[in-house]
Formats: sequence, structure tokens, C-alpha cells
Amino acid sequence: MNPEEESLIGAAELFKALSATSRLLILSALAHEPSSVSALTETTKLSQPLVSQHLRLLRGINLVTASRSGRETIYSLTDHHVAHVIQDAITHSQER
Amino acid sequence: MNPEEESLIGAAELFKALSATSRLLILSALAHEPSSVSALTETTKLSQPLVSQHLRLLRGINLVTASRSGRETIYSLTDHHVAHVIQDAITHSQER
DNA sequence: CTGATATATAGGTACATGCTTATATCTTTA
DNA sequence: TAAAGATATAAGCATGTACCTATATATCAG
Repeated sequence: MNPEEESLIGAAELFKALSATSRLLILSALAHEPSSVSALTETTKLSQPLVSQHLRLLRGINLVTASRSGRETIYSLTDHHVAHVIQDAITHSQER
Repeated sequence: MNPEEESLIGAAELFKALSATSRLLILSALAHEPSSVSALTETTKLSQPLVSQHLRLLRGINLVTASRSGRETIYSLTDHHVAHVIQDAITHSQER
């Protein structure tokens, strides 16, 4: 497989992770501030298991990072590059 | 629904369109140069019906534009913003 | 009109995905 | 150690999606 196609596969994986509104809600919240699962459950109005499920996926591709603090688990964006990609997409879809 | 959530829904739709490697192949080809369906079929090695199907979806959300020329239909990117979003995602997934 | 070329659509299948409810695991406090 | 709180996992369902093969539509040449 040529390197360009490899790149596109990687990009597609990222896009797939970003293709669910629920996950964008979570990522947006984390772009604002690192949060516990329960905090995310409240701000996003998603069910707790669903939040956990999405976080697991996002952690799987290294978009978010977890760290324990007492009995809470605090999640944060691994880096803010992804926030820019999201912002760009928002800009695009608003210009449309 | 608050405006931020609306924005995220729009972004999610865009990301969903970009989440298939096949469509990224097509968009990459079109970023390089406008092409007919048969040209895209050759460069992407996808089947002709599949290319048409993806093009219909991409046209549906205004990422590509069609124009007839003889018996060919030439597709091109509606604007190049989307090419930047893709390039950004590639950069991200390579840095990971 | 007829055949050839270019593209689009239809129908079907296999698999992935987002969500829900129920339950398990882990951590702290009483 | 027992109970409560915080998070993770499991099982099931309903829907969506990418693809294939077959066929329809449209455009041009003879």
C-alpha cells in the first residue's frame, strides 16, 4: 500500500471518531476543561455508560487521556490539534 | 437546541462524509484535478458504481460539484476548504 | 434507429455503530 | 469490612453503511 493511501486510512479513522455528535460534545467539553466522567455526563446530557463507552473509543486512538484523582477519573484532550480540526469543520459547515 | 450543538451536528455530518477511506481517495483525486467518473474509477481502483454512489453522497452535502461535458460528467471540489481539513487530519494522524 | 460509451440507480448482503438497561469493578469512607 | 460513589463493561437491539451485481438511463456515432 502506498504511503498516501496509508495517510488517508489514518485520516479516515480520525474522521470516524469525530463523526458522532455525542463524541464531539464530549471533546468540546474537554477542550474547554478537563472533566470527570460524571461532569461530562451532566454537561453533555448523555447517559453515563454512553459517555464511558465513547471515552474508551477516544482513548483508544489517543485523542483523550485519563488520569485518576481519588475515585474520579479525569479526562483531558491529549493535545489540542483535534480541537482545531473540529473548529475548522464547524467553520466549513457554517459557510456552506 | 443551542447554536453550539447545531454547529457540532453540522461538523459531525462533514466528518461522517470524510470517514470512509474510499471517499477520501476520491476527494484527494479531485483536489489534484477535476475528473470524470471513469477517471476516478481508474485512479482510485474502486468500482464504477461505488464511485458514483460516493459522488452522489458528496454532492448531497455540497463537497463536490458536477458538470456535464459531452457524455462525461466532470466532478470537482466545490471549494478547497475541505482539502485543508483532510490535510490537517493527515498531519494529526502522522504526529500521533 | 442501433449500438457503444458513460454514468446512475436498485436490490441485496454483511457488518459496524450508537444507544439502552443491567451489572461488574474499583475506590473511598464510615 | 460493609455500604456508597464513580466508572467500566456486557448483552441486546435497531439502524446505518459500504460494498457487490445487475440493470436502467443518457449521450453520442454511424
